[in-house]
Amino acid sequence: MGPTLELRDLRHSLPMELLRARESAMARFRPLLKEWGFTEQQWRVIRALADSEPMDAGKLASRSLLLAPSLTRILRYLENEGIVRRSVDGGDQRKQIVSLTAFGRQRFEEAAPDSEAVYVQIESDFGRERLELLYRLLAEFHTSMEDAKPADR
Amino acid sequence: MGPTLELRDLRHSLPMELLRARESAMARFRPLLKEWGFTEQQWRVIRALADSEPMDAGKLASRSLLLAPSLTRILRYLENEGIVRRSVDGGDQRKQIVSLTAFGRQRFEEAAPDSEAVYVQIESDFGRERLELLYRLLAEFHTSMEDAKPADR
DNA sequence: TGAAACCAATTAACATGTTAAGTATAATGC
DNA sequence: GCATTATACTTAACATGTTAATTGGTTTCA
Repeated sequence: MGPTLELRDLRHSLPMELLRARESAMARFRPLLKEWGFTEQQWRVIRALADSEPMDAGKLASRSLLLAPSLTRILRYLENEGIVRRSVDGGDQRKQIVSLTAFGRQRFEEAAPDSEAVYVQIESDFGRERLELLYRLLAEFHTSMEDAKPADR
Repeated sequence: MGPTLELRDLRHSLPMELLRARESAMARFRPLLKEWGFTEQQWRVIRALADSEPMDAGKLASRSLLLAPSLTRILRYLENEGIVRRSVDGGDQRKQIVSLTAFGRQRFEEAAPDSEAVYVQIESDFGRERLELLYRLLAEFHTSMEDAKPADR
């Protein structure tokens, strides 16, 4: 007896396929993260800060793809560890300006080469051309979903 | 002043791009899930069970992309709700055989058409051709990562 | 102005992600 | 046979995901 109702086969569930692909990529990074003592999300925050100037928590959340409550907890931890610093925005006292400390930047710079090496390995295993195509498709997909949001009309 | 050390731009971090794409797809499903009263993960479990015969927890975990501890909690909840049933495998008493109850199947069948409609809409927004290409690339990426695991050699 | 609406971040509550340790059963090898 | 090892699932502990409510600051506009 097969299923009573035919639903799209699980192998064609896009959210799951995106998750599966992400997991197989993250498997390459997890050993390193463990070695450095950061979680994946903490590392995203550190990278976002190392990548550019100090920024408010809202911008940081969107750049590191974290929801505000998660970011709140992560920043509390990272501040305790002496990796980031928080200060109130002069112009708008609701905003928290977050920046890397010197120690935070040092930790980042220690870990970054290993991280880059993993990307290079992934590129080499999958192929640069295909990887570029995948990046492009993912970006287009994101745009496509954003442009056609029924709820926003 | 730019960053001290040049790391791959965040826009070229594959795990993050996969996450972003996944989020933009999930945004289409979340209102429905909320309406049905299921979490994303609970729905994955239900779908996996509705898709085929009862199976042991290990197989169910891998099909729904959940780690064993998460599945344990989810099954405890779904069992309490009367949606799934657990029984020990006759041949191997370590294994739990999980199946949908009649009520569970009913809940699934109520929700499935809405879910399918979202997939159809996504396909229409993004384009069938591109979607097929994306599926193929994701599958190839997964294979590529699995085949070249340094740790397994 | 000053109340109402709005906005940024936090807190709360509960579900899941993740790793390590624990428990019970099965398979293996001597 | 029986100790060893492996397997399937659970439990534990802590971090994050997710939604709703809250707090404090800002903007709008009558």
